[in-house]
Amino acid sequence: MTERDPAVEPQSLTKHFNEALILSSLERGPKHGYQLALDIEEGSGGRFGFKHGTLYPILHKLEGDGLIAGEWTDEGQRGKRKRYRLTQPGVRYLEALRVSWGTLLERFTHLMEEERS
Amino acid sequence: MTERDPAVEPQSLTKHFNEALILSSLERGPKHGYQLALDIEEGSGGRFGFKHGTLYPILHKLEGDGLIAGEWTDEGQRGKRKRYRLTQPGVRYLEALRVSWGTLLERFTHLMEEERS
DNA sequence: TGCATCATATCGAGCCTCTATATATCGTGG
DNA sequence: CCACGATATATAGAGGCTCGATATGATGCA
Repeated sequence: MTERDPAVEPQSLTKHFNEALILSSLERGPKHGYQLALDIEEGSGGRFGFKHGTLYPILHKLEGDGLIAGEWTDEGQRGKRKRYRLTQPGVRYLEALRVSWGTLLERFTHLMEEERS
Repeated sequence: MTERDPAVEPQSLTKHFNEALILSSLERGPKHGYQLALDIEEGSGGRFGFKHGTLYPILHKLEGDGLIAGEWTDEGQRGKRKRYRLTQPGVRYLEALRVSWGTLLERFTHLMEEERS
């Protein structure tokens, strides 16, 4: 249960970007990993896709940190799936993430469009 | 002169973020590396800071790709500085970067705030 | 003379994503 | 009936990029 910092900083953009997408998707309803990847890929019009080698390690970490909870559903002969849902700490973390992203992007876009003085 | 892709993608956020800050600052006027770091740090209210071990390698790459041009100014006994300015390809690259950031952030914020269906 | 600041540079460590590979089931087409 | 693609999860190794540490050297101030 590593202490996880929701502060979005320049050097952690990709990581927090991926977390935000995953947690936001789970906020819309619990789903398993493969489904999650499809959801984000479709929802973004094919722009944001998760490679499996990227997604599963992230899910394991989020689970290890208690932000999401995975439950194996043994669906008989249709194999096993791990259904993830957002936990209460996860909900709070996601809210903090949104705020942090907001302030960072505000400063970024401002700096990027600044006029020549 | 590696072919540089201005397409901002989830896995290259930090890199393109840093490039955007640097090129935007140079668009406001030529300056040398140390000055650049101070400019961005001040302009962002201390939020976006460049470590020297990060900044100089990036500048070297941007210069190698022809997006910025460095010129050593030997200021007598006050030491040597390398003054960077934006080149024409750099101006075009920065414009493409802005567009790419815009579309990515649009989709990202949309996905992140999507309501439960 | 010593210290902080200015100024540039590079190397190794560490983190994170990607590619490739492995395993297993299911449905479909040849 | 078998091969293949899609569904589904998992991990190890490679590579890229930032960070911390370290080095060099000049200037100005106490």
